[in-house]
Amino acid sequence: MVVHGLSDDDADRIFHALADRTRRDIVTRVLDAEQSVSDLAERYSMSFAAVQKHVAVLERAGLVRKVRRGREQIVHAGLDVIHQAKSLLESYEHLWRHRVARIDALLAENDTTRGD
Amino acid sequence: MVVHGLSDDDADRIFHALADRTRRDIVTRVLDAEQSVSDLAERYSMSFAAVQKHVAVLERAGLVRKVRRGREQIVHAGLDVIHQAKSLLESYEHLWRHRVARIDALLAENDTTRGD
DNA sequence: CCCATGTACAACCATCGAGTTGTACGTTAC
DNA sequence: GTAACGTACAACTCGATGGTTGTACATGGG
Repeated sequence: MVVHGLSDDDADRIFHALADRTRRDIVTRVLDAEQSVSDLAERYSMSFAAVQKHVAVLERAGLVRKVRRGREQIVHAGLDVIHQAKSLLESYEHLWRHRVARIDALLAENDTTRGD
Repeated sequence: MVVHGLSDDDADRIFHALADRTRRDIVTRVLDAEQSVSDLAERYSMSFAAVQKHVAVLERAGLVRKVRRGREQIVHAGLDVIHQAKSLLESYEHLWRHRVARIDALLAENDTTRGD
């Protein structure tokens, strides 16, 4: 039944990771082009270690992956997880639609039963 | 250009609100059927005040709205905001597609310029 | 009117999260 | 080999968060 395939823990990690503008910005940057951690760090007015931590949070959520290339660590986007998160929100919208449908059915039934 | 229409602050609040399983559960419940705050509070093994706080976090994010009915406060879903959040993630996927398209174009150009 | 109900809010506590600095380690270039 | 680069990680500070309890207030029913 769960189309998005996310556990509560998964969703916790994903939404928590997305709940920070720096991390969202990192996601957009690596979606646009893979970059090393230091490439990313240069862009923000905070320490390298801070950016490193942000990447780690994103990585734990599966939103990015790191791959060694020489002495650099290349960060690229975890598109599948982004898609899963989107699917979760989509399932919320579907929940709503089903509810509306149920109410419609109820009203229709009332109409027929009242039917005088 | 920003189709989802969310500021950084909006997105911070929305994703932070969604980053808690109790709050996500509340969202699904009120999507299924509007409920009073005490209706909701009965469902969880935590104090009324705690649930009240969770609802407040969701409300600040626009994910739910509260409407007085008698002495009860009825919680119902903020469908529009859920949709906006979904759109933001969708825009991430689009970013990816554009990048892929750009790379494809680059490769194609290389093919023609090399052209033997 | 009075009491139970439903809510609001403040104060408090423990934990977590974001940031810092400092140190250590592997890799590349010279 | 050694110096510079890129990264990893620990220790620390401090504010935010999730939970609690207690009190106050408005509303509806008998």
